[in-house]
Amino acid sequence: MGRAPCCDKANVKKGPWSPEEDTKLKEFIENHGTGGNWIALPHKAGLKRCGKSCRLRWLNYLRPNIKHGEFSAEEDRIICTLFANIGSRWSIIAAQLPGRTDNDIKNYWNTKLKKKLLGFTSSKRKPIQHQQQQQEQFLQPSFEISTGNSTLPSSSCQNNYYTAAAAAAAAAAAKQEYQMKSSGNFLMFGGETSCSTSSDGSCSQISYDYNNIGVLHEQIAYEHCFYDHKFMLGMGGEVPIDYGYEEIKELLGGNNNNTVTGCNDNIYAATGTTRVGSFKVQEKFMYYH
DNA sequence: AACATCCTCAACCGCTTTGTG
DNA sequence: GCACAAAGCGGTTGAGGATGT
Repeated sequence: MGRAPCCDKANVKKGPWSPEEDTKLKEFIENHGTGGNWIALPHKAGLKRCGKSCRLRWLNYLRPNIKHGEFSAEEDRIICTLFANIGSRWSIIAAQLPGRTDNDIKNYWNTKLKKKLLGFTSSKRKPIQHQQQQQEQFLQPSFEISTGNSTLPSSSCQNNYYTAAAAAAAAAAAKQEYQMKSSGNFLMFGGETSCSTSSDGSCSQISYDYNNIGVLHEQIAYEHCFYDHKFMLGMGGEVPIDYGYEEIKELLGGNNNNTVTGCNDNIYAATGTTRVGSFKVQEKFMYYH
């Protein structure tokens, strides 16, 4: 026996809300509150709607201080940073953006931001110019290549952090996209569960699921480990590969517990991937080189 | 102008989590 | 600790509008 339905489906209205229904719901909640019971609310408010539907309509549309319209660049960056770190936990992301709903952010991510970060559009339409500029600005490294022990001014560090967040979000999006299409896995450079990077950024522990290796059509390599001001984020880069576990293990001299260790340059050489960028961690900030 | 295709976003569905007795 | 109900959440759908051919 399945779960009992939350309401009598035969006697509830579905589909778009009319202005009259909106008014009824808004006025009822403003005068009486939700009473902590969404199931009973539609009946009390004189609405032929499911309680879940009322809740959604209120939270996503009628609630005061809801922000509609374009997302700012700052909001984009916050979404990217959080997506890179926690994935599609939309409610948590929404909690960091006052006035935005989880549904809004989810829609925005799936329809626009992801494509913007991945740098492509499946559309036959020409990209809108300001969107193109935003994308270029967003993904452009905002600083010169740095080496050795040189330091960067804090404003650059802040920019670097955002660039790293964008790259991390793009990597997460690319991985999601790729996995959706192929159910293949990625070689991970210091992923969430094992980020072990040497002080100069040249060496990482890598872990990878050898049960499900995929072949990639476009080789992308991201490697990033960065700090924010509160805690270190062990965000790993992912390199889609066409090598089997045994081959990788042999090339890198790993062990048998699903984890292999090696210097990044060896990994690049072994897997034939391209080094498109890496982040060095020094003190509280990271560099891009 | 007509049709096809794509994009957006509100709303729904069903699973998971939380609260209560 | 268990069972049940309600709320919360994330994935998916589909109507309607925009754009391309």
